[in-house]
Amino acid sequence: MSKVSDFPYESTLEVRDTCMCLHLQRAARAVARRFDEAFRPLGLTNGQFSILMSLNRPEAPVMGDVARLLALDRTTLTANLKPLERRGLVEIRPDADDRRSRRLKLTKDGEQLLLQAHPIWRDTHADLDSQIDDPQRLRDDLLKLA
Amino acid sequence: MSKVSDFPYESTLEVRDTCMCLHLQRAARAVARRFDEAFRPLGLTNGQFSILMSLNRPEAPVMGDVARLLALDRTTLTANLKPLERRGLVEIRPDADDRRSRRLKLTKDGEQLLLQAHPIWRDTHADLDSQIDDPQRLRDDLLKLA
DNA sequence: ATAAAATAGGTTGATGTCAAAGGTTTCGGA
DNA sequence: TCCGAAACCTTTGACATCAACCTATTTTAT
Repeated sequence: MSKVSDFPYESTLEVRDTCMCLHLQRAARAVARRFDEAFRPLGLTNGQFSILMSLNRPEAPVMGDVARLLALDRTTLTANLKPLERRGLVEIRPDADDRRSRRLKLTKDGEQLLLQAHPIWRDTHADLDSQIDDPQRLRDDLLKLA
Repeated sequence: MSKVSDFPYESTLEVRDTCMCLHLQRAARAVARRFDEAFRPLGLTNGQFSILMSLNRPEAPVMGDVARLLALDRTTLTANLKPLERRGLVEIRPDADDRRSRRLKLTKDGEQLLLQAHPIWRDTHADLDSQIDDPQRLRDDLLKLA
């Protein structure tokens, strides 16, 4: 009688097969690797690409805007910007009106890199989309969770 | 004539609205935060929960098995096991037959923690599932991408 | 039998992720 | 006016993620 209550294997199988968090993490990791590989010639990761892309607006956004758009912690964004700033792809400067805020501005170099990255994104993304019956439906579901 | 080719804003909007990678990362981050918060009283993250759960099998798996199941890099799994081993939730020992392989065994403490974690998972997951029209369809899509 | 290839895993270095705690600036109500 | 709450951001510490490079063991082809 040495056994204390075992955790049932059936529950493990239930979690393994139905856990939305696990399914999301797996898919997110796998897709991230595909984009990371595609962008590697440019020295960009998928996350860096998303950040740079989000900065290409008529008006340079502030950090909170970008963090919300990417569903990213503000402190994570602060960290992620460091390599981009170091490479001269992004400029960070205090907002003129609200000195708490910092404007994130894509540099000319950053813009040129986006120009190179876009066709890579288009091709990789087309491959991916073709694997899914209804990509827009999937995106809608993902939006509901974010 | 100082302007070099701008990267068009329309392309940015296209990427922002359709990029499956971005949608996945956003949803994965948001859902991960929800589970992290729910598991916090147990000192577990969503990823640690997934690893522990994947070890609850009749036969203790080896690292490669688990890495493939979680769509996780082998070296990432090595790193993730360290805190779990330190807490005495997992035991790592060389396989008897193949000395390259290492068996990952859930300890009694690990099993007890799973016992506590499961109802938290069930409740959090039920909340999540109720936000989606057809959770199984979403899981199927995510499986195709992983 | 043995050398080459394949398999299993670890180490290092760079980056990504977030909570907790803290600073500065702005805003809104008394 | 002014003071407390809210907003914006940073730093720190812990963990997560992967590529590149490495060792050890097993398998395979000759």
